[in-house]
Amino acid sequence: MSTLVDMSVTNQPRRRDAAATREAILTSAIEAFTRAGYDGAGVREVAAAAGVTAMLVNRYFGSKEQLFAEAVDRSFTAPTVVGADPAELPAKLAAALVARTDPAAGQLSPFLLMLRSANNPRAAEIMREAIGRHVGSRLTGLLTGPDSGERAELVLSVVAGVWLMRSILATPALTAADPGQLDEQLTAVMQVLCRPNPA
Amino acid sequence: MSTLVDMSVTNQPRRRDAAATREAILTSAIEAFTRAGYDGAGVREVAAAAGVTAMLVNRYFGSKEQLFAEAVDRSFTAPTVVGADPAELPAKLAAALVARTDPAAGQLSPFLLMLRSANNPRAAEIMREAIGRHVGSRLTGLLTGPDSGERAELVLSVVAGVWLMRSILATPALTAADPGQLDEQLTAVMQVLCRPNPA
DNA sequence: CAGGTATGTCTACGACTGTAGACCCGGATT
DNA sequence: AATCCGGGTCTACAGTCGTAGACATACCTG
Repeated sequence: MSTLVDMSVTNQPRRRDAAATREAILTSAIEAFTRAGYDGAGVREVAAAAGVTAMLVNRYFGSKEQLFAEAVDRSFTAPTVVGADPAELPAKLAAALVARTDPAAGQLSPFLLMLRSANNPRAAEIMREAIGRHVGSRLTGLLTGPDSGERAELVLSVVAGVWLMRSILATPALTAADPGQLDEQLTAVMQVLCRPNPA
Repeated sequence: MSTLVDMSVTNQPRRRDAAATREAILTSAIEAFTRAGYDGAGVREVAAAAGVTAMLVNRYFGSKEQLFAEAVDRSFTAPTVVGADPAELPAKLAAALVARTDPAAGQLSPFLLMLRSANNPRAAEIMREAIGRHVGSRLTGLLTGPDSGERAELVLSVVAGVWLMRSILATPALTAADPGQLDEQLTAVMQVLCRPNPA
């Protein structure tokens, strides 16, 4: 392997470009934080994957905490499941959830980032704010009826829980389960949470 | 504060008793791992809270990893919600979940331990085995009909997800939500997952 | 009272962490 | 071609981590 840089296919040390370098660091940070969590990912590790030194990270982002905040914000901005038709929302949510929590799937999701960083109180605070800023409001708008905010966050709870059990813990029954069965169950759950009146 | 020991009301250094000391360490470990997760809790911290030195922890448990394994096992053994009557299971699950995830509640739960340690792959492995050994089989037995294992783990998913969003992230809508409303929604969700046939 | 053993402590090591300050150098401008 | 500044690196520090090995002490047994 190359001794200095290994950020891309070419071993060229990349032309000096502040914006591009910053972007490379941020991308690398999202990957590292998603894989190892806030505490588990080191600044040196993030920097190396971006082809720079650790100090440059702090020069661009101030501190690890601020880097994390930007990484979370970017990760949560990614368009998850925003099906337009409210009637098809439960089915779309369930289908996407089953597909993306497959243990063999490519791992890169704001929910994984959340779950892997939940142990750190400061990281939890940052993520709560990011949820309120992006996902929460967006999902709440798709739900009709009273208590839409509460039900939106319950939907997020179910999504996060399934991601934990199926993708991170890799629990046996959920790992071996038939995707069609899972989809059916989860669609029913989502329908309950998306309907206007609980009665 | 005392400089040497602070494990109890008395400052007496506790009579030498291997079993009692081991128990004190294990109790302290459960508390620390539940509060800070596997990576966040240090061996010295666990030892200090038990009134011993760090090395004694390794002498009794071999390593931090083995200590964690015993702590997880003990925490998951605690009788959670095992209502006898299957018909009342959804309601009891929902009620207990709402009560115990209250942000002001006393924090000590296997689910908190799980969520706060999920970032570490080795810890995840240990917890998966513990789930299969205790909770999984117990809950599966309470469910009737086909795919009871799969549905049992989906119930665990929902519980874990709500615990994350409400207790750890302290999301605004779930924090401010009326407990009665929450109970109603979650009971409906649990009923879906506990019924024999999904259709 | 003497001794031995289980119980607990002390010191230390090597590795890793986030980050502060000094330093270097490529590349467009004048 | 000389200059200058933004983009990057190097060295280092103070701290924490898990744990290995040698050492001290309290308690039960004779």
